[in-house]
Amino acid sequence: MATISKENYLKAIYKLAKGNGKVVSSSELATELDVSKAAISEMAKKLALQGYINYQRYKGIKILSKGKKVALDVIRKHRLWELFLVNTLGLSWEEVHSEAENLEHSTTQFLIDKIDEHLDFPMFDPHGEPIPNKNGNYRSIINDFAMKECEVGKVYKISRVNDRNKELIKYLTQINIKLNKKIKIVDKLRFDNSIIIEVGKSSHSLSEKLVENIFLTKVKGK
Amino acid sequence: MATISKENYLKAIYKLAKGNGKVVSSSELATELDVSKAAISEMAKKLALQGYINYQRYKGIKILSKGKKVALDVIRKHRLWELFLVNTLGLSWEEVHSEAENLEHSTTQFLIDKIDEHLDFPMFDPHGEPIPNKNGNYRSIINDFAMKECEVGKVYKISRVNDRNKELIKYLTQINIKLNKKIKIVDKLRFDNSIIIEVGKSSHSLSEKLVENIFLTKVKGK
DNA sequence: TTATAAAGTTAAGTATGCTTAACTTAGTAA
DNA sequence: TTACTAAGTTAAGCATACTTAACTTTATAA
Repeated sequence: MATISKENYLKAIYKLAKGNGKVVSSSELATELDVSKAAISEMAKKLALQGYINYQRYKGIKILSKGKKVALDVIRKHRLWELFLVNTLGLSWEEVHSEAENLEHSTTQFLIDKIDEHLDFPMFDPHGEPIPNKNGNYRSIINDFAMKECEVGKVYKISRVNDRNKELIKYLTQINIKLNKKIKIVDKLRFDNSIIIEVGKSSHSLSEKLVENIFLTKVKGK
Repeated sequence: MATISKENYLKAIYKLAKGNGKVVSSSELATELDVSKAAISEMAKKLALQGYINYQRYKGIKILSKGKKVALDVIRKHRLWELFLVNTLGLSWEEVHSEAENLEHSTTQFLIDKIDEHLDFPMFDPHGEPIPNKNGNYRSIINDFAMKECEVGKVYKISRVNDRNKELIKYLTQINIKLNKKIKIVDKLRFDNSIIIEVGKSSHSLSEKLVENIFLTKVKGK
């Protein structure tokens, strides 16, 4: 079995490869995991030896099906825990990421399947991320795009939010933005890449950093 | 913060000392944790250095208040998880020990307090073990005794069962024994230390090994 | 009192997973 | 084509937590 560290490496590699077979560099992985590049080289050798990834010195990392399986398993656990903590224990959506980050490595297949069943096999976690099923297949196709691609004057739905930034999510809650909430794009400012939106009757300016963490879907006929 | 390993050492020391200041030997601790005696000597030095225990070479281990605090915290997490898994997810009482054994080390103070609240501050876990509160105080006095102390002809209530033996608990369920169930002692056999009991209309023979894992309370007027 | 067995410790070695420092390779700008 | 910089690797070292083997201490029975 993969250790906690290996699970985190594979999760990060999978994330950086964006689900497809993209090659991941040592540098970006080091940044993602907040470890030295030396640690990456070392771990890459081990993961390759154990058949989780393809790795050639100076050529980057490609995840293999064995590694993908582990990554999706951990992602599944993470997202089911997040939803469970929100739905069953009433935690708020900004509180659950860090808790799930711990629990995902301490949960058996048996237990996570029980949680999945308890939640009635949900499709999305509290931040709009799709939840893989038992076999590592996503239960839905995400058809959203980065907020910076939006057009002024149009109305969109918030489909997904990056769960890693607690402060960001807290702020969104404060200005009354939830998942699936409709927002209108009032303006896009070129000089700082901020976006002015309208939510209900109030308008807000979202900084570039904020915008980078938000994803939208189109609303029919708008 | 204490590592997972240290948490397990302190939990085991606390358990073997039976909650009081009893000195724990390296051998019994090694047996309990299933590691070599050498590992105990090494770890004892570190735990002593960090103020969790009192340790003098060849003289055994005494837990200190700092260590007791960690032990009770882990025990609290373990027992609350057990009850939560039974009550909320519907796992059976023999399934929860091993799950809780993992989760207890991956749970923040914040989360366990939420679980405690969700369960309405319970007094006992599914095996009859008392649950420490936030401050490490037990919420009830356990007034039970080992089953081998029982008297023939009397009626008792099952108050507590060792959660570590899955097979044992499964068997008890099979013969319709639950927590708080009344049983009558029919006979105690000297040659193998087994005990014959009556549950409802059927009678069963419990082996010595089984008996060692069961605790009873007196039933008024019987 | 002493021999001896049981209990406990130390030392050396292993595996994991990290660090910094020194070095190598790859890619790019002049 | 070279010189330089960024990216990546290796080597040495550290902390944790374990092992086995050799040794020491303690307790006890003759």
